[in-house]
Amino acid sequence: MTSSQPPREQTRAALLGAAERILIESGYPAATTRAIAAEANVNRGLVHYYFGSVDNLLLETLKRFSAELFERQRALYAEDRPFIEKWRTAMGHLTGSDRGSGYGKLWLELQAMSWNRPEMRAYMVEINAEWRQILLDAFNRALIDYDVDPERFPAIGVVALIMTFNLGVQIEATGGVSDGHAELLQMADALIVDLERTATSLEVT
Amino acid sequence: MTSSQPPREQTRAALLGAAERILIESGYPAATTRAIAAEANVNRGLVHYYFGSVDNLLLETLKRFSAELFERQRALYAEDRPFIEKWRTAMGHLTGSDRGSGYGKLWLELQAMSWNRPEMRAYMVEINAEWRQILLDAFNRALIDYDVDPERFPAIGVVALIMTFNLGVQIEATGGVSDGHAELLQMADALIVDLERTATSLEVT
DNA sequence: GAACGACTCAGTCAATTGTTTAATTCTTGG
DNA sequence: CCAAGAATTAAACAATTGACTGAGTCGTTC
Repeated sequence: MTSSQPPREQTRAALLGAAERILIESGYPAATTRAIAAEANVNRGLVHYYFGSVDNLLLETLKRFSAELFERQRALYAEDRPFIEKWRTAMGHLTGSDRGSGYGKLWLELQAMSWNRPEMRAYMVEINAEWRQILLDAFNRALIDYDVDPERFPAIGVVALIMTFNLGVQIEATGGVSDGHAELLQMADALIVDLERTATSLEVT
Repeated sequence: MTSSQPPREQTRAALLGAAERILIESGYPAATTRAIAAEANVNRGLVHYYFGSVDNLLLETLKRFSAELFERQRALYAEDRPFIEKWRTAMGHLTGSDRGSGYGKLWLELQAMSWNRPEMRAYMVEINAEWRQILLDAFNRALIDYDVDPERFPAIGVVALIMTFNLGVQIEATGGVSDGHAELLQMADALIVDLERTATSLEVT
């Protein structure tokens, strides 16, 4: 509600924010022009005035949110800190309640929505590719540092494992299931710690 | 189209089958009374006659499909075959095109649908628990046979890893992404083969 | 063959949807 | 101060939705 910015940006942002909240609370079929406008305390017509259509508003929502996620991811792995710390931060985001929770739900609703919308689906593929590239760079270095056999554990396979199990954890959590999640994350953490120890001792030798 | 069974079961089955097809091809918001009835070549009113409501028809679709999946899973792990073979069969189902493909998509649509429907959501939690229990039994034995340290890799954590990465692979595949999936499955396969070899040699010793 | 119950059908209902339109208010530069 | 353009509003549009109704059909059973 910063009255400093022009009304244009203010209303646009209000609509995008409202769309996010509705996706989180009620799922994408509930994201109608009327529901979004009401949630944003804004007139119905403005949805079309600013975005042309509901579909476009939702695509814009996806773009805004993914850009945000993406930037954070990039920044995280660009930092000059031990890999284990970056890993822990990333995993913290997975279970944590960033942005007042609903984070994962929003992402999954956008994902599910894109399954049946060609334009959104194509955009999702792009996002996935960029995301995977960031992880690939990070893990390529980490796997070398940790002296992991690239034949047995190629970076691309490891990254696929990370990405898929993260997605699965989010889905299960959204569905109200979290059995074994803590143990899983603990396993991964211990594994990395071990790799680090082994690599360090080798270095000393 | 077996005309031998009574019309009741025939029409019911036709509606359930039509619902599945629509979920796979167009997503759950497209599963309307009219669309389903048309796909089943059946009158609109019959949806309510047999199922009471669309929501109930979809819940019934979930029950039928999950029971099917569930039974196959149970049968697979109950067989008396080497673990690696069971694993390969299970992973084959993941990427394979059982039931003329669309298998994974149907499951994901049902999953996404349940996120915002309390009744369906509760049922999903039950299914997940049963499913997890089957895997838990199978992996408990396998991990012992393979002499895996239960402190480092508790069965519950391993099962959570399997379930979540499987879900993630399905989602990515449904979204049109399969980068690293082959490598990931190859990694897992090789790992199990290694465990098997180590355990066997130990046994000989 | 009549009566019964299971089943099927077309038609209708209010409610909700996305979008468009025209009128109105607000803002702002000259 | 006041016109021009941007922003907002209310009203209306056709289309689609889930659900219900009552009449009709069919096979089975007395």
